[in-house]
Amino acid sequence: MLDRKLLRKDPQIVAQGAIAKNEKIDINLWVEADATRRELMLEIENLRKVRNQLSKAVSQKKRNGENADEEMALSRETGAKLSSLETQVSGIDTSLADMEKAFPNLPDSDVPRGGEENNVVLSSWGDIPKFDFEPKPHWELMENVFQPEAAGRIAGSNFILFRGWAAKLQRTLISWMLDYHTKAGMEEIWAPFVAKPESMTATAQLPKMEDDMYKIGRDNLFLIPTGEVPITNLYRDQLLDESDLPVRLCGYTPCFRREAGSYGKDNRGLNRVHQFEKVEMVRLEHPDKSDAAHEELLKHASGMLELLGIPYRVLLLASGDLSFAAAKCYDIEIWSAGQQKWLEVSSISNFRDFQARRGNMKYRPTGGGKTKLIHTLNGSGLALPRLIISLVENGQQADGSIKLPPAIAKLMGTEVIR
RNA sequence: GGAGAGGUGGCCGAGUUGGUUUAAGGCGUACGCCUGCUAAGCGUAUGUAGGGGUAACUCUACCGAGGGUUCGAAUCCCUCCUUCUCCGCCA
Repeated sequence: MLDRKLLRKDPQIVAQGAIAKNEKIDINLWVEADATRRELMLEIENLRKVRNQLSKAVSQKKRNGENADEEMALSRETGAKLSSLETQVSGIDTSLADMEKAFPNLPDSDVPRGGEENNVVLSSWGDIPKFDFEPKPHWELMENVFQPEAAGRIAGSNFILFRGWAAKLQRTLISWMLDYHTKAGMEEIWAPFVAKPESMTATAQLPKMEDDMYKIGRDNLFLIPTGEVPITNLYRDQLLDESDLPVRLCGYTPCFRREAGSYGKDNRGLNRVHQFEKVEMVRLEHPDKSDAAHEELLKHASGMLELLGIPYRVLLLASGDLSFAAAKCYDIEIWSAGQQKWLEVSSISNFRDFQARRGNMKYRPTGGGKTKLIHTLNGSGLALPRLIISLVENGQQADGSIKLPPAIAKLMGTEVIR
């Protein structure tokens, strides 16, 4: 959520930010409701004051054995007026809260405006591999170990079933990536793969993304669409000391996405599926240091690709391509030799205090003083299916075998998969 | 799933025959004092959010969440969430 003070002071900035993100909001509705609410609250607080005084008087008279009927009658009258006003206010409160939850975070000023076409390629690394034969897509190279028909029989279309070396490769990569993060000082987290609505609201998957998530209605739970949800919510409603910052976490989770309406668009093979595995990095940071942390996460994530020898490029997303909660986001894309295109394998975002305000995540400054909202950031490190696509397609050889990068070959026990 | 016991300010913890507790006390923290060394002691301050005032200040709400009873609710009633103990079931 955004700061109410900002909404009152500069509603137009909020409205422009929403437009830049292609979100439709009616800021004027909010401004009016907020003004009405404050008027009513003034009245309510005065009435409460009167009632408090009357109650005190009743209390004293009764203790002295005096009659307090008059005060009690007055208080009853005050209470009646109060309850009608309070009903009005609680209605306004609900609609204010609903509106605020639907206001997107504002893009940073250095984020290019416009849609996807205005994303900026900031850098790239590695050489795009060349072949003296026609490179195949992964679904051909993995015919025996990636079986979508089997997954379809079990769970429906667009799920993954790996067997043999593909299953092992995925497990190995998860473990290798987690080790890479923990060696850099992150704490590994194993968290629930379901979350309740409050958690989904804190990280801002709700209300906007509800239709894209799997819901377990009977228990009022959602399957997590990303590890960001449980790992960030580890600190929901928590007060940290300034000296606890930064908090650096990582963890493996599956990610469940309904991908409603996305059929037919780049979804062949492993490109887009309903359940994929991901290692996620989460960071809670001091507000003054979140920009530096954002750069650091980007460098850290792309470092993995350099160890694996996978060519990648870094995009700075334009405002219209930013997620609801992000203020700024870098995407890392890796090269898919079999499909001759870039695949998004990591999204690294700074949410500033947007999630912290929703989830009540604060710190107490060293030396005392008012508690302040922390900044949250996260980034994939990395998403498995597309990483596997790239390893397999970029490492393919003329005979259909796949050469593994040394770091992974050691763990897999072979340099070449045949 | 069944039975029982809890959920109070950063932490611990009083307060349940409803009314000077509109939250005692302790710890922690901050500042100061004292003391010949980062020990002990003393003093003062210290929850969150919102409103009003130039300001000293003041008002209101919040005792897991939401409803209810009442002139008045941390305290009584209901629903839900959550933690613990025992039983049942189960990998």
